[in-house]
Amino acid sequence: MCPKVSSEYKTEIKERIIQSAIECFSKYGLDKTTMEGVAQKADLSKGTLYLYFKSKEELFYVICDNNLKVLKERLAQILATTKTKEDLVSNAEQFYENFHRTEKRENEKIFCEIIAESARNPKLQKMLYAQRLKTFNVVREYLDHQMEKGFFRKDTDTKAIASGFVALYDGLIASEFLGISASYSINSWRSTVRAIMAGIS
Amino acid sequence: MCPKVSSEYKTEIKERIIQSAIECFSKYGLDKTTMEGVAQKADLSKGTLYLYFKSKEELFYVICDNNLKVLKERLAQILATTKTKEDLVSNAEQFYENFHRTEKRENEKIFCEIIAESARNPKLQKMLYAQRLKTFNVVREYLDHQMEKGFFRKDTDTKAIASGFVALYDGLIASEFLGISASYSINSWRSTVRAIMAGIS
Amino acid sequence: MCPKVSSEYKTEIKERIIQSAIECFSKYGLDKTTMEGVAQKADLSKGTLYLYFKSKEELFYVICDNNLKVLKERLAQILATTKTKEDLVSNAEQFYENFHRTEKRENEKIFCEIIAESARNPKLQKMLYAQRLKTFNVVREYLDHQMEKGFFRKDTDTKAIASGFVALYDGLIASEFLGISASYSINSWRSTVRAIMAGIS
Amino acid sequence: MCPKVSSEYKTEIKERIIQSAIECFSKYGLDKTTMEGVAQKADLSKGTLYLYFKSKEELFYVICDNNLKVLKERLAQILATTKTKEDLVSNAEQFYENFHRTEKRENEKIFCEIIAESARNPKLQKMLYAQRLKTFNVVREYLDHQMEKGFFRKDTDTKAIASGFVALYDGLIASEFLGISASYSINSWRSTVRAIMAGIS
DNA sequence: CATGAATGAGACTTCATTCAT
DNA sequence: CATGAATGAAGTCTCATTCAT
Repeated sequence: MCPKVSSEYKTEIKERIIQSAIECFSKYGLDKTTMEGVAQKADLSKGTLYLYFKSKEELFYVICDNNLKVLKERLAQILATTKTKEDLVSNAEQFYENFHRTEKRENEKIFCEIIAESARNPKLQKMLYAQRLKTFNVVREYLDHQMEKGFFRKDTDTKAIASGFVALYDGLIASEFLGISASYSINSWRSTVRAIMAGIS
Repeated sequence: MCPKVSSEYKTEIKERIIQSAIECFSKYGLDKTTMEGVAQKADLSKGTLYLYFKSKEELFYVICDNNLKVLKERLAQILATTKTKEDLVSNAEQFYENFHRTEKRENEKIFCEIIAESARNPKLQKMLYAQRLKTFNVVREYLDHQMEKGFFRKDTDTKAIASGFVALYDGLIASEFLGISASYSINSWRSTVRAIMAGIS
Repeated sequence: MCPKVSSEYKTEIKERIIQSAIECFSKYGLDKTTMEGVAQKADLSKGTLYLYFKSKEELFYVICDNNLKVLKERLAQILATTKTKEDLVSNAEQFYENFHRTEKRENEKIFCEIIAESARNPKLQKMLYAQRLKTFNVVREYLDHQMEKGFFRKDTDTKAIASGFVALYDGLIASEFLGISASYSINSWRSTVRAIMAGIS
Repeated sequence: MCPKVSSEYKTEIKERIIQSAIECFSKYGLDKTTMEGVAQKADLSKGTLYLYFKSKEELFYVICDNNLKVLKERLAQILATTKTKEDLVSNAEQFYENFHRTEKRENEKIFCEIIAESARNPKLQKMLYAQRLKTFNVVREYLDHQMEKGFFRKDTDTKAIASGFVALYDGLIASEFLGISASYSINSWRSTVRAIMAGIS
């Protein structure tokens, strides 16, 4: 039906380029990343990059997309199991460190780059907007689920709280980029989340 | 006694350059902003820029510094008056919209740029780190003050909650950059803050 | 075994750049030579120059180095054969014109540029210093050799005389740059050299 | 008859500019010297320079001219007294160090700059050419005078030897710029000059 | 398919010169 | 006369992209 082998090979090369590009973009930012640099880290030639991606911009978009999807998946995964209320609280409190730990450092750094870029790139912003709504929904559904179990008051605005959680997470990640220690952020997350949970119980 | 006129004049030009640069940096980002562009918007020649700032980098730093100081001042100002617990809660809930509204759009956009840049610029990171700690402290002192009034439980970790508030704020701002509506963010802030306040009361 | 073709090709381009640069540097001097100019004369683009040389400075250094080596080699070559004392005297007297004639005009002009530049460039000065000592030595060894043959008095300070010869040569070249005619310089060389040889015989 | 005071004042300013320019040109070369730099060292403003000299180039010419005249005068002075043949030889042998010592370092460095520049500046070359001939003549007349006293053979080509001396001097100065030690150069001068004198006696 | 040499647009920065005060 | 702020031409260097091999 289709040239499998060749296709697989191409996919592998593509993946190699993407990984290299992620590293570069996170380390140097969109503008200061050079195609030469990406090529070298991927052990390819500059020309080859253009066989797989039309331009530096496109490469960046693909990565953004990739990145966002992965984030959402991982989030859904981590939120999957909660049985008792104790589970809920401890899960929530530990979420930051859990999610953070399993996350590759590069992915978070590049996220920062992505947001900055999106502020002036409508196409990118659209993409991010869609993903952000999805992220909100994943969290919201989780909260709704817990509410149904009776862990939260019925009048809780889960939509608002969900985006609050996401924002809190992002804000703490940003803090870490500024040099705030991880333990500081973790503690902040725990206390704030505990307060929120207590407030809506 | 001192060259007032000349000095004032120079200050005015400097201010013009800074305003122009802020606009450019927010709109295009650090790298895609050109000195030519900044000069044009300031109605000056490229060369003149260099009479006032050593380089594009320095111009950026000065703006970062300016920006951070202004932010902190405005924060302190807004937190100044709280008498009753009702004040406290309504102040807190309305903080986001209040702070946000008075803030110039550019200043927030550039803040985004600043964080992204700081992730790979140690000098800038240091600056931001210092400022962030100060911001935390302003909020924390405010919380401590309210705690002493008996509005919060004595065992509240105000340090952690303070950075939680700041992170929440930043995260919501980021959301807005992605296209999330202001009303959505405001609502999210209100609900989350109300929950936190309830949780620590 | 090795990428001959590519290597040869690159060498050729490099050579083309160097030749162009020599012409430019001699004609306009280090500062007034532009990379654009060098590129055009070499029928290449500006960017290409930077594929072969890191900077204008480096290009200049490479040329200095090349130039000095070539000079020394040619000198050694020309001093190779002297059998009788008549040979010696006539060789010596004709040296200036011989060396001068075979030398490309540009190479001498650039030498002037090199010395001027070296007066304020320590790195360059070091390079020149080393080469100059080598040049002195080549001449000195030649003189020592003649002394052993008994053509000169045994108490001759060949080291001092050697550098005298070199200085005389350089000084006359300089004179020519100022517009003094070649025949004037040749005559001056002949008379002075004859006098020196007579003086140390 | 003329506005003396004002004139004197102007002359003083002019002199200050020239001195400053000499220092700058010797230290940095023609191109790398900035009018700003010259102005600062002269404790004047950039604009003032242009009240006294039409352009950077003109300033350089004036200095070249000054410099050459001074050189010739000092040479004539130093050659003024020679009575016995012993005087002659010892004067000649010590000439290099004498002339060198009384010479300001800057003046020699700038001489280097002047020659390099003249290689591509016809107007300057003309100036230098004229001066060089005058220098040759001063030395030649001196030699002729000594010849008449019977210190040299009658068939000596004093014209050629004179330019030989000058060239030797210049060449040794150039050597010093390359880092060759003064004592080395002095010794070289002595030996070579002694040889020449012996050769033509 | 892969390469990497070549291109050239475009960015930052400097500085001689002018001119209003 | 003196100043120094302003200008803008010009230079160095980088890098995304193309294309012949």
